[in-house]
Amino acid sequence: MEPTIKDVAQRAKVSTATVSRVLNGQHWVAEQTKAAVLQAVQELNYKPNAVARSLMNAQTKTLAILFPNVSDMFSGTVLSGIEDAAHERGFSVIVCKTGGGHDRTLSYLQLLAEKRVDGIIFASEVLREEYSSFVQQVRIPLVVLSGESVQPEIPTIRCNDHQAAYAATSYLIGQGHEHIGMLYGGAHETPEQNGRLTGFHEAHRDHGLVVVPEHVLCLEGFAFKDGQAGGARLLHQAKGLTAIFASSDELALGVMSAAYARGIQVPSDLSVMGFDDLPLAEMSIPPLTTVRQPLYGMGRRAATMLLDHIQDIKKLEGHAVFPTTIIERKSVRRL
Amino acid sequence: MEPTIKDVAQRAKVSTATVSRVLNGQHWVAEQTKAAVLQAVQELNYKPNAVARSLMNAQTKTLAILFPNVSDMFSGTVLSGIEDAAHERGFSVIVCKTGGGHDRTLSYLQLLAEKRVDGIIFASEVLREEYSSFVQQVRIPLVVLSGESVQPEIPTIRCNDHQAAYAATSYLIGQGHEHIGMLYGGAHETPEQNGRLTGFHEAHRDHGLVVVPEHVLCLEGFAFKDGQAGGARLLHQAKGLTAIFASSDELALGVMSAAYARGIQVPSDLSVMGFDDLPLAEMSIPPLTTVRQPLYGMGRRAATMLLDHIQDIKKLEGHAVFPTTIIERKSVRRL
DNA sequence: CTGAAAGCGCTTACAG
DNA sequence: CTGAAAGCGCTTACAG
Repeated sequence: MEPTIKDVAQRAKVSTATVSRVLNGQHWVAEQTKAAVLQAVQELNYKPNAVARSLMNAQTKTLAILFPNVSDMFSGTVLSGIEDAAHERGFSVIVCKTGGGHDRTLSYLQLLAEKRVDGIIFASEVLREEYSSFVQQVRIPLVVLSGESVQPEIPTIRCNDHQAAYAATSYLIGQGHEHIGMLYGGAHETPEQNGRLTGFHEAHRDHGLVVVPEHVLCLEGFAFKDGQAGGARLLHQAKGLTAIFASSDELALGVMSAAYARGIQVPSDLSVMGFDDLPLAEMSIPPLTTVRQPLYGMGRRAATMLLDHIQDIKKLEGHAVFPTTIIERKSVRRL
Repeated sequence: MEPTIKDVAQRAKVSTATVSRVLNGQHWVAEQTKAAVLQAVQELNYKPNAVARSLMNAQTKTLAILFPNVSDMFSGTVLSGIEDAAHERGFSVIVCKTGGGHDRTLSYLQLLAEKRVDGIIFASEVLREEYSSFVQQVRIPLVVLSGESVQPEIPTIRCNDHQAAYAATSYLIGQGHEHIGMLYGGAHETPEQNGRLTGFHEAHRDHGLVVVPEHVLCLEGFAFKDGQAGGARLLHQAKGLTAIFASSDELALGVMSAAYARGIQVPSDLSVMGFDDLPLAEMSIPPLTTVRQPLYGMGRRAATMLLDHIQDIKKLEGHAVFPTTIIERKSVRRL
């Protein structure tokens, strides 16, 4: 069996209370006793049992993150930021893949509640009322990352989608494009809620351009396949397009793939612009011009907000909105 | 405060032992009492405290996975498999990003030991003697995934790299290529240990071809940047190459990017073949011909091996080697 | 500075 | 079928 604090105490000829004190290093302990304890710890190769400790101080030092999917680079980059921030403060992170499924999401929430995680980050799905009330009821701090929270009192980390799409569209228009197609994912929202779509429209309006309804397509998701299918449809039904703005990088790559399949050259025949700036944006040929969301930083921030709250440094509230930048690469041509 | 088992017992007018029994459902409990308990659970909205439970049965129902990096698709796909398998059996998974760093790896191992995780999956790094002896000493079941374990007694999940590279190279040769370059990542191993390299060589030998030393390049890592730099060097120093075999998909995309930058067309001027078959392999232009490793399945298997051991279904031992397949897409041209 | 004791929220023999 | 009691491995007032 693993040695316990009792074994250490015995060997060091002190009480378990003292061992605990030197290990947690708050109270004063005489140098001598301290040394004796440390030596016993060494000799026995004692590792404190964090679960017993958690039971006492009602803190598990673990955060959980819920993703619809975990194998795309979006999740990966966000997770990377979360993980770094958590690790710096001695926390672990549990990742949960909900598949966007209702039941699975709920079953995770139940599990996390039982495991008494100290905080939850809900990423990239709609935070249904049912979820948030569950979490509220078990009193676990919650932050929504880059998804729509229906309730304004729940802290949120995001970019200003509307503004970002406005800037991207204006950029395209500035490059001389007047016939721009749009592909957006988000079957869960109404068009008015979709900032990337409204930004697209407003930019047109402000530049005295009209959006042809057939030029914009609402897709199921944000994945490559969606972009491929959507791109093909758009290329077919909307002749005369000189550019397509896709609301994710994967979608944009899908469009490029669809164009490639029909012998349409990017950017000479068609300009393509993405959204996110995932690592794959610079791997594509031609490298993708896109809107950068600081995903790593957003992940860090989500974790930090939770951690600051847990460690009583700062109240959990407010909405962090991150700035977005246009990354010019090679997929957009100046007309 | 959250209701405890005591509150439930009181309200249902039974002992905590009984509550525990109905919640864990082993012993017989009279239907009546059972109903009363369940109702109390409902009314109080009681959620069992998993940490207290863990303390009793010395099981945390959590697995940990160590990756050097978490934002690439390799990790993402593997993680996806692990997560699914774990979730099906009621386990959670903690992910740790070591950055390949020695100290950070050790600090994670220490943390995981204290948290008493039930199993560890070590992915894609060299399992140093120091790590494995640490883990052995704290008696946490360990599986190495797709990395080199120095010690044969530690269970391992992998593909047969040598055989896969042999097949890939033979495929290229079969397509009429005789001047093939090779890019491999793995500064940590000797060339003889690198199966992908030895397979490349053996295929040449068996086909009566010689490998020109300048045609093969050892890179620091497996990332896009490495491939870009390596590809550029190779294209520069090795004239007359008709194909390049890269030991990862990212590396292959890097090569394609380097080729593109010099106006070399893939596959008409140069064929490129990758390794892994990550999602991005089919997103590239042209879509990448590559060697498929069943990463998702390998992740599942790693978790399942651990879980079977933990739940006493099967002893933890042996090495699972997964089959590899060549996925023909558009980046290789028949000469 | 240090120890005895209670308690965190469960589970599990042991009786009955 | 059910309860009283001990115990899992820690931490933390409370005394001294």
